[in-house]
Order: sequence, then structure tokens, then C-alpha cells
Amino acid sequence: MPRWQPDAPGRLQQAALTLYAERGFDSTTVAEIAEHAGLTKRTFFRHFADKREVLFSGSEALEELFVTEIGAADESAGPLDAAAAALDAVASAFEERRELAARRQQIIAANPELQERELIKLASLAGAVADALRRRGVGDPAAMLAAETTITVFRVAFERWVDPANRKDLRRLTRESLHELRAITAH
Amino acid sequence: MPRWQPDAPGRLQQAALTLYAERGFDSTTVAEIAEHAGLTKRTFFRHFADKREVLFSGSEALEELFVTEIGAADESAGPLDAAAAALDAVASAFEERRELAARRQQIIAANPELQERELIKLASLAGAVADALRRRGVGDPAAMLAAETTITVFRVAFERWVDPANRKDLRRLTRESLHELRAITAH
DNA sequence: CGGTTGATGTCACTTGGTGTCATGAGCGTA
DNA sequence: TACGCTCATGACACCAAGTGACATCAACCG
Repeated sequence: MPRWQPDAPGRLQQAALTLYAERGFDSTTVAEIAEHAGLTKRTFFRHFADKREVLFSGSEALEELFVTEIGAADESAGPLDAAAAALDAVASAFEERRELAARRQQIIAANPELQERELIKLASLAGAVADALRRRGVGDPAAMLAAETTITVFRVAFERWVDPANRKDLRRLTRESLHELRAITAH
Repeated sequence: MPRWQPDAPGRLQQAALTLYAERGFDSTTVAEIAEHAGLTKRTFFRHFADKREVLFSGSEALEELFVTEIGAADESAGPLDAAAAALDAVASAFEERRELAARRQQIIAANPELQERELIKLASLAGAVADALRRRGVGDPAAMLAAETTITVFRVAFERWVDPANRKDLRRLTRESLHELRAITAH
């Protein structure tokens, strides 16, 4: 018999998600989350850097997916085309988890501190995308601009995707957003 | 004779800027900042919502400038052209304060919490720009995309401007960034 | 002159976050 | 079987951010 219940981080995430949704982020203490998971406050902070981070554990994987896909894109593709290919792959990866994504997004939308954390994750993502583009030979500031633009497109599409009224899939929405962006920036 | 020294917020800002630069953001306590300004911790929090906010007091004015200029742009101008006109005005407004801007930016660059705050301020700015564009009759998601793109262009230009090696003025850098973006997104 | 206002101080309190040491089941090894 | 090591967790003390409640007192106003 194991000394402790398995998957402490997962239990903490689950408890946090539930409590943040129920009572709001501010009105939930770390001690409460830990208690719900059968652990202590101290253990929470061994698994997550802070109270916000518990909602953002998937971000490294997302970053990796973006980078991999951009690296794998056709050599002849321009920066935005490579990024567009990556967006397709990323959109597919999210498609099954719309329910969870929407709940998470609702919690984040209700709290500025969480929005800050979300924004810095996206900025880090943009940085990784820019690096991946530079590895394809794209120079600066083109790499930065293309990366930021890609993340903007993704964010706009994601926002529309989690909207309860929406019926389109994420892939389609990213493609539409990118198309729209190209229309705006065209002379 | 006034009961208190004048301009408490200004003194707190000045003290914070100095101490954050000297010892770093993390190693500076609010009590120390307040003491330097001849005040108490409690008074600091009456003027600024939190320890970070003291570095971001100019953001409402910047937002207002963007919005005003976009509203004043030629009626026939497209969304990105209106935004470009605003960028010119904003760039001029910054031009004299490069020294201060660079010091401030260095402090922010050294600390993730401050970067988070910076990012949410820029996001709020983008939101205001999007609203201003909608008031010009631009629809969605075009308004959002154009706004986010404008802020990205501004940020990229600003980053290059505060670089000690840079010799160009901010207005020129914003124009170059925008031009580059158009080149990237062109089919 | 007395009352009001408003910026500040004082103090107690909650909570996020950290450093340090103790605990004890699982596991390998003699 | 016994010994000792590992490592996730608990226990505890502590600091700093941030807040609520109340006190203070110069300036201002009728």
C-alpha cells in the first residue's frame, strides 16, 4: 500500500479548479485547496510556485507543440505560413477539451491576477515561437512580429471558440482570424 | 504652512524607482519605500493599489492619447492607418523622456511580476484602441486584430528605442515596425 | 469660534509564500 | 532480519503584502 494517495499535483489542480469556480479565486485560500486534496498548504507550494500557477500547468506542452510544428513546416513556407501550420496542429490538440478550456477561461476572465499570469504565459509562448522562426532563418524584427501576430490570432480565435454561442471548431476559427488579419494589413 | 509635504504620490514613485533600481524589486519592501518618502506603509497603499502599480501611473494618460488620436484621424483612413497616425502622436509624446523610460524598462525587465503588470496594461491599452476603432465603424474581429497589432508594433518599436545602442527616434522606429509587419503579412 | 473635511498615522489581522527540521513508508543491501 | 537511505509530506515559525477600523489634527468654512 502506498504511503500517500497518488497524484498529489492532479488532486490539487482538481480541487483548485472546483473551488475557484465555486467561490472565486480571491475567496479561496491555498489552505482550503490543500485540505480538499487531503494535503497541507506547504505541500501545495512544493508542487506549484504560487496560487495562480495551479491553473497553468499545461503551458510547457503547448509551447513545445508550437515549436515542434513550426520546425516541421515546409521549408519554403514563409514565417506566417509556418505559424499557420502550427496553429492547425495546436487547434486539433485542443478540440477535445473544449469543456475544460471554457471552465478554466471563465475563472481566468473573472480575475485580473489570473489574466496577468495568462498574458505572461502567452508572451512566453510568443517568445518561443519567435525563436522557432529564427531557427528557420527568419530575421528580426520579422520573427518577433510574426510570432506576436500568430499568438494574437490564436488568442482571438480561442476567445471566440470558448464562447457558449459558438458552433465552429477551433481550427476553422484560427484560419478565419488569420485570413481576417491578412485582409486588414493589406494595403 | 501645509500640514504635510506636498505630492505624496510623486515622492513615493521617486523613492520606489530609486530603490527598485538599487536593490531590485523583490528586495525592496513597501515599508522602506514609504520611509524614504517620509510616509508609512499604509499611506503607500492609499495611493497605489499594490507594490507594482507605483511604476505604472502614466498608463491612463497613454490610453487617453491613443484613443483621442484615433478618433481624430482622417475619416477615410483604414483601421491600421488610423492607428498609425496615433502611433506618431504617441511616439512624439515619449520622445523627451527616453532616459526615464529606459530606467523604468530595465527595472521591469528584471522582474516577472512587473512584466505581468506591464502586459496587462498593454492589453488594456489594446482594448481601448479596439473600442476607438469600433467607434470609427470598424467591425469585429477586425477591430481587435488591428488593435492588438498596433500595440505589438508599438511594443517592438519601444523595445528597440530604449536599447542603449539605438540612435533612431521612436517615431521612426514605429513606422519601420509597421512597415515590416505589412511586408510579413502580405501574400 | 466650533464643526467638518481629508490626508495621514496606528494597530491588529489575514493570507501568500518560504526556510528548516521532523517523520515514516518503501526499498535496497548485508 | 536488520540496517540505513530516500523522498514526499507534515509541522512550525517567520516575513512581507495588503486591508479594515479607528484616531489625529491642520486647514478650511460658515
